[in-house]
Amino acid sequence: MDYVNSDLGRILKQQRITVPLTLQELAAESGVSSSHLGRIERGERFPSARILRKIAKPLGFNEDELFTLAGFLSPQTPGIAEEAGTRYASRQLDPYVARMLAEEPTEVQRAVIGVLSLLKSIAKGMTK
Amino acid sequence: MDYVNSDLGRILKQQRITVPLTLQELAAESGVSSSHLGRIERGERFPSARILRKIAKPLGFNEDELFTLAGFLSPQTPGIAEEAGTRYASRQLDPYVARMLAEEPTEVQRAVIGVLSLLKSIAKGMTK
DNA sequence: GTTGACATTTGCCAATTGGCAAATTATAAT
DNA sequence: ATTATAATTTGCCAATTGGCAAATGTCAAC
Repeated sequence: MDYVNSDLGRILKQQRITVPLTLQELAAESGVSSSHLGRIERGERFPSARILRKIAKPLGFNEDELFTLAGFLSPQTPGIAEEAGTRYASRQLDPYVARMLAEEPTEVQRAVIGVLSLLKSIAKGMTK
Repeated sequence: MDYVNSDLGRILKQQRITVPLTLQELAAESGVSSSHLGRIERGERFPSARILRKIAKPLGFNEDELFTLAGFLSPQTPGIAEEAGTRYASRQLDPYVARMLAEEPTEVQRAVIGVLSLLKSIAKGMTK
């Protein structure tokens, strides 16, 4: 759960900065205290479903999406349609990742993949 | 919330009896303690999202359905989610990008968003 | 009536969440 | 450098959740 914990917090922080909102602004828009939001982002607390529901809209998430990210909903449940589309892939594509990338021009999307490939080849070198 | 509280508990109890399961059988199938399940049914406790997820399948609920009953998900979410999905898809995810990413574990997929954020903030610095 | 098996409820408490207020850090202006 | 303001973090604790073990209730057989 630690893995998911820090992952969710990081995603939430990234999204908050992307929107962009300060902790205080998000607190005001969501009705969740800024201290709690900060702790969630740092992985010191795990948000309950009620909190997730409150922060979904100000952060621009679908509730389903956020609940799945948090591990409250099974990944299969909301994205069945999308999964059917990506059935050819050996694995499934994270809906959050897909959504964020889809907002970018194709060349940016591919540039990101270029960076990933570069990182992978560096990582490959690190295993030797 | 008291109204919803006792309502949810009653619904859960009815469904458990309908299936039919004893508290102990449901506890065994769901991994949630029978005492907690009993308290939830009697409205003495409110189930967290994690508990709801565990009991959804043995009781024959859709997770979304149960989360909406509990008030964790907005009732409109499923329908709006599809519309919202359409609205946000002002751009397309490159099939190549989708394919490459789908081959990666979720951890790596999400790390890619970090890379994207980094690139965007670098670009932001370059325009000044 | 008693007994035994099964089912449910209760007592208790550890763990976790979530908010208030104070402390600390970061940032901009001078 | 200092100062003021904004943003974030920390200390603390009330409230809530969730499980273990014991107590109680229910039902069938005798």
